[in-house]
This record gives sequence, C-alpha cells and structure tokens, in this order.
Amino acid sequence: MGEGSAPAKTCGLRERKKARTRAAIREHALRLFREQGYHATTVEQIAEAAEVSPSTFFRYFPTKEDVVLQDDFDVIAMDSLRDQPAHLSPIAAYRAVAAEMFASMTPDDMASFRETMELTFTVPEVRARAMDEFARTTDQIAEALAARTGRDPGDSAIRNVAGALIGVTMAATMPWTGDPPEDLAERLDAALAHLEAGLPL
Amino acid sequence: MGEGSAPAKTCGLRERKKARTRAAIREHALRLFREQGYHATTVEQIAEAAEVSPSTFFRYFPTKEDVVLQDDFDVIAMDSLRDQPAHLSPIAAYRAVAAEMFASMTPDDMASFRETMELTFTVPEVRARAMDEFARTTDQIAEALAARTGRDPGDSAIRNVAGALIGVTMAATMPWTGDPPEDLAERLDAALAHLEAGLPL
DNA sequence: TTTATTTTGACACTGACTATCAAAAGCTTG
DNA sequence: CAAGCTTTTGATAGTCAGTGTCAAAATAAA
Repeated sequence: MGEGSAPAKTCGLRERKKARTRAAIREHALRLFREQGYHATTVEQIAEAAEVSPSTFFRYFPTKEDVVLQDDFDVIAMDSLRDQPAHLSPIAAYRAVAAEMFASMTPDDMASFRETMELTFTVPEVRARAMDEFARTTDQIAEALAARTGRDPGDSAIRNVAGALIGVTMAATMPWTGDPPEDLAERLDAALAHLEAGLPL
Repeated sequence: MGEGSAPAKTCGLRERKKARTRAAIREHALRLFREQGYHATTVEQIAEAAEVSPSTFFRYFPTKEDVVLQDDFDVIAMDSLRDQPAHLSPIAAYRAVAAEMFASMTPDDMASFRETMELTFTVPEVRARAMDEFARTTDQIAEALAARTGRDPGDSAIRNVAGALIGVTMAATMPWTGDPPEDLAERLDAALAHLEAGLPL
C-alpha cells in the first residue's frame, strides 16, 4: 500500500515532518525513475526534487534501491496469515491472504504496487536487492506458519513449506512481461492452487 | 566445481592465458576475502595480488560480487537434469541430480563450494546479487523440465514446479548457520523428498 | 618479418555511500 | 518567551566500485 494508507499516529510535529519528508523523497524518486529511468536518476536529483540534501536522502533510505523496495505490505500480510481460520492448511491460508491483499487494494495502491514490481524486475540492482526481502519474508512466513500449527519456526518442514510458497510466488509473479498485469491476482491464485494440489503435471 | 575441473579446450595460448588470469583473480580474491573480509578487500588489492590492473579485473568480472558467484555448476546440473531417466517425475529427477552433484564433488570442490556459499549468505551484496542467479536458474530448470516432459518452457505449471524447486532448495540451503555443513546434501535431499510427498505437515 | 587482432594498463571520470561537524529546527522547562 | 537540550539537517571532504577512452604491448596470422 502507498504511504497514504499508514495510520501514522500523529504525535509531535517532528514525527509528522519526518513522515512527510520520507513520503516526498519516495514520491519524487519514483516519479523521476518513471520519467528518466532508474539509472539516469541520481540521488542528488532525487534530493533536489524533494528539497532535501543528499545526506538527508541517505538518512531516510540506506540505499537507492531501498526507495523502491520499502513498503509495508509484508507486515499486514503476515498478521493476516496468522489470523486465518485454523482449519485451513498452510498453503490454503497463504492463498487466502494473497487473495485478501489483492481484494483490499485501491486503484492507487495497485498502481503504486505495479510500479514497484516493474522496477523490481526490471532494474538489476533492485531485483538483486529484493533477495534480502525474500529471505526475510521466508523467515516471517515460517514464523507465522509455526504459530498457526504450534510447531517450531526452525522446523525444517515448516521452512520447507515457506520456501516452496515463496518460490511459487516468485515464479508466478516474475514472468509477467507483456501480459496484462491485472491477471496477477488470478495467476498467483492458480499457482498456489497448483501447489496445494501437489504440483501435478 | 572449482576452476580446476573445467576441461578448458586448450586451443591457443591466448585462451589458456585468459583462463589462467581468470583463475588467478578468483583465487586471490577468495583468499583475500577469507583473510580480511569482503568489504575490507578492494578491487585494487585483488588486482594487485593477481598482478593485473584494476581495469583488467573488471574485464574478467563485471562486478566484485561476480567473483564469488561465478561457477559452472549450473551448466553441468542442467545437462544432468535433461539426461535423467524419463520415468522420473520432475521433482525426483531434480533430486537425483542434486544427489549426483554432491556425490561427484572432490574435497577441493566441496571446500570451494562451501566458501562460495558462506560468502553468498554472509555478505549482503553478494546475497543480493544471487537473486539474479536464482532467476536465471529458475528459467533453466523450467527449460530442462520442459524438454523432459515435451511441454512449453513458458507453461505455467512447469514454471511453477521450477519455482517450488528453487524455493525449497533455498530454504534448505540457507539456514545452515552453525550446523556442520556436511549435512547439506542430506538436508537438501530430505527437503526435496518432502516436496515430492506434497509438503505434508 | 610484417601486419592485424586482441589484451592490457594508465588515466580521468561519474555516482553511490560514509564520516564528521557545526548550524538550524523542534521540544521542554522555568 | 527565553534558555537549554535533543534531534534533524546540510556542507564538506572523503572512499571505492564501476565506465570509457586510448595508446602500448602481447599474440596470432600472413
């Protein structure tokens, strides 16, 4: 979801200003990436567009790639995964979460999401950096599944399922070159159904 | 496998010299990484140790990360995957290949492999860069499976299986923190068996 | 040996990222 | 509101990865 959907408990002016600065940097960065391409856009340009100093940019985002990759999807998805009805199998629960996520997205969210995905799979640096996210997500899924099933998060069976889920998700998400990206929800759902059925050929 | 195991059709002197230079760079790089750590080692140092200029380094390896990631495992593994007995299911075939690979490794290969893995999962930049390799590998697996089953490499079911295989492999390979890494072969085999059985919990 | 091609090193450059430090802005008391 | 404290910011000056260019050296071919 875009920055707009964060509750952002409006405490002091400082917090609000920080949130605004962060959002401004991200928006201008994504706009510039869209207009000129990722490589052609320097951090200096982003900083200038967002009216901050380059130093400040790096204070908000550790790397240029992080401007693209940082969103708060995972957190919401993981909570949702933990809260799925207990009778669902791990894969079914994950599938339900995915469907839920797509259903709850506003057109704006969808557009922002598409842009992020586009960059993630187009720009090598970003795509590479996404690996860390996937590793982290695997851990989180394993943890959520462990909580659901009352097993240890380190359990190899659990980690295995988490790995398979991520792998299938990646495979279903990546090769959307050219296709109408609206199908993403459908395609992911079909892929997960396939996994649930034991990957028959 | 280490650089030593490549057949390296010894054509002209040029080819041989190139191969030697490449090997020298990689060896010195890995040694320096081991001794001083990845970050503390600059390309300039590697170049100096290998007795070439920094320019030459980049002529052989597009990035510093590639020094770690480039090996010729995949090629061999993919050929092997295509050549597995036709009666094996895709997962069983992949499993057989994995077992074969581990069995065929010399202690030297194993040591080199361990070092590569170590760096891959330790150094964020390298780990991130590994994403590209996995994406490429997914494609290759999909292609090999397509060849085996006579289906289209773009077939979503095929890509799905490839994704699940990669995901499970990653999950089984990654969290080897602390464990005796000799178990890697066993652990991967168990994970694949688990996938083959439909990921029961 | 002479000629063509490839490989190499020196140099200069861009751009991401870090460290430091002083100035400014926001918060908190009296 | 004024004085003092903390956080945020910007300027500056670096390091290092990676690119482009070009002439010199090494190798292959004639």
